[in-house]
Amino acid sequence: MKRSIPTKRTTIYDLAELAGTSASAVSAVLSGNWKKRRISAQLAEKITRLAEEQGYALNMQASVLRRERSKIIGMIVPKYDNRYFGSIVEQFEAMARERGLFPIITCTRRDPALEIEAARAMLSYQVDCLIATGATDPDRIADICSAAGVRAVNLDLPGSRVPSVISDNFAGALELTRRVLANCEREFGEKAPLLFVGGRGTDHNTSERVRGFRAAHAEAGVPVDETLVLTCGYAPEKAENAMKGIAEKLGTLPRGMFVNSTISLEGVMRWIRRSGHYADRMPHLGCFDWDPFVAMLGDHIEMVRQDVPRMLDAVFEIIDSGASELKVIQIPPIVEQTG
Amino acid sequence: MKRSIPTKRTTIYDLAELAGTSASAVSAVLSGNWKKRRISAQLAEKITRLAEEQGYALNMQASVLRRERSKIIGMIVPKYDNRYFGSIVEQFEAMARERGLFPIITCTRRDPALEIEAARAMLSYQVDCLIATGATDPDRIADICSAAGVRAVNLDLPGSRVPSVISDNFAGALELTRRVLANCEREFGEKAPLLFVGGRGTDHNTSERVRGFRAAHAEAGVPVDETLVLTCGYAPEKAENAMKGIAEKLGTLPRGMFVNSTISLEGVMRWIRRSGHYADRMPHLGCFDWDPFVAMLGDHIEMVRQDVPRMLDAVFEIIDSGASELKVIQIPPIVEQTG
DNA sequence: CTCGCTTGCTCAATCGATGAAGCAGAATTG
DNA sequence: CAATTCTGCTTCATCGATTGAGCAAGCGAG
Repeated sequence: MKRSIPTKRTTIYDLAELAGTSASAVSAVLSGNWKKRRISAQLAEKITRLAEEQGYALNMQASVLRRERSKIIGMIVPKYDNRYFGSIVEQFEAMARERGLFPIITCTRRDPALEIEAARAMLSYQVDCLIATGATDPDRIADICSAAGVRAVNLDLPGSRVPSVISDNFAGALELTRRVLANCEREFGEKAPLLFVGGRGTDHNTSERVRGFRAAHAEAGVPVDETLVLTCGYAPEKAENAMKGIAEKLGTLPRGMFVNSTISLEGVMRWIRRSGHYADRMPHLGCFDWDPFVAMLGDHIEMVRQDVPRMLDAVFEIIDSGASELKVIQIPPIVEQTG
Repeated sequence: MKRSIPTKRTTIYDLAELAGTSASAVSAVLSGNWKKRRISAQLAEKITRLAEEQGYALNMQASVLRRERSKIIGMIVPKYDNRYFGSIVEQFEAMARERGLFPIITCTRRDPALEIEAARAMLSYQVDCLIATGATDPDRIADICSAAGVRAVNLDLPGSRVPSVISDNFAGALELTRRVLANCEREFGEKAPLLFVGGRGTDHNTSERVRGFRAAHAEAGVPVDETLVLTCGYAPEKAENAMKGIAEKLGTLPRGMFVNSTISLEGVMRWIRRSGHYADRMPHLGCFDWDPFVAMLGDHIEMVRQDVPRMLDAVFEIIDSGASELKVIQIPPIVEQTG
């Protein structure tokens, strides 16, 4: 068995020795500001070549330690199990790299304690900036960051301490509810209140969506049935149980519903298939979220898709401009075409 | 407007001054080995309290620079847009944290150049270990790591330089193809060759799955139609175009098909809905991958789900044990129950 | 009272990169 | 020709944490 030689990594000192020069010359050349430091093109080329040959790699820990800015940008995100957060993370990484920043991401599984721990860990790694996505307690995170002198931005859920970028939940929910109500009326000839399932009653997004849900009912002259507003949490099991509970309680179910995320929809659909409650006819659904396969599930589902590119543009504009006015930027979501 | 004071972060020197002691005592206490360093419980408590009060946070860059191991573990992953990679990343993070490691993840969007760049960036950040998930050129990454004396493991796609953990693609594809063939025979009363769509012909997984696909055909006494093996890439658009191409060429399409991932399935389904080619009857599908909403798409779809928990257990067993024997561990995927 | 051991700390070097300050020698200016 | 400027480097302190080595005080044994 081959012993893994603890290959001493090449440093600028090794290169300096090989090039017969000083470490600071090497540093100047490799960090690209050799013109400013008045190193000759000849020496610069020699050092560059040697670095290449020796497979030199900068030690970021040393570099960051010395510099004032780390150029590391952190993001915490609740889950990776849906297209919304997946695209947020993927685009965040790409945009960070475009700007010469190194992105680090942590998934906190909606666990408040883990969120705090993750934020602290990122601060320990000297992030220049932290984006709290869908955090349960964004203000707590903002406080921790501000104590360390680190900028923070909220994404998806707003906070009151730092700028926030969120979807326009009210407008999205209003339009989505309108459509579902209209679909129900078209099919069944009468207007009836919808069921609302999923989300946390305490979070801003859910309450704004409920507000949109109510507004659309009011507009249509349909009274909201308060017992049909089930903000039971996002997890599929919770949505499934909520469906079970309400079905047992009422013995029957409304012909239309508003589901607060694809994750909740997973539970709702599971229940629909298992219970046989809607065996004859699919209910009209509206989902505040988007997934390509959900879109294929049938023509009884309307979706609203959050505009991730525009949301992240707004986030990076705040970061790039250094703005720290306390504002909440609302990005209109996209109403998907059905069929 | 409030000026953001560049809050000088508290260091062990600040705490030492406050406690009337030395930085090395503070370091010993806060790093937990004060018993070994013979610091009195009294002083330890005082320092701990002060650290708390001052909101002290360890500077990891300095700490890592000094230590020999960074306790940072890296992973590169192709995409975040499906449940498979999403759960890999989520569980990887959790398992890393359990072990006191700090996970950093980069998504490379199947771009070979970005893979290399990302690997180098991770080495610059002194990762102790790098996991290359679904890399297009795992051996290249392994070489870069070995030059830096860093351990590497391949996940999802195998390489020849470091240990690999992958699904048992042959067995999974064999069983999946069997089922689709059987479903077709049941419905149409005759055995006919299936269509294979998605994946890269050059990658190990795809070629193993094609081998399983062939083996199942051979078993059933059905000749494989070579013009129906379309390893066109994973992207939805590529799968959609492949479908379009083959439909135009043949004028008709087989009643059953093997789709190489949910991502490819997205394109296939799109085509099916748009073309109306299967308007009368859904084809029997087998998908080498899993997604909850695909599972609800109908009873014409069989799925094979890769066993992420077991795969990651294997990865961390390799890492924890320090094993570096050159082996490929194959984890049997799970055949999902239909309906 | 002295020797040796334990206790409880401090000192100083170190990790690798960075950049302000400085210093020779060459080139230009008055 | 002396004075100044420019060129092309080198020296050294620094970032914050870690750790081997060392030192002083206290204590018990002989």
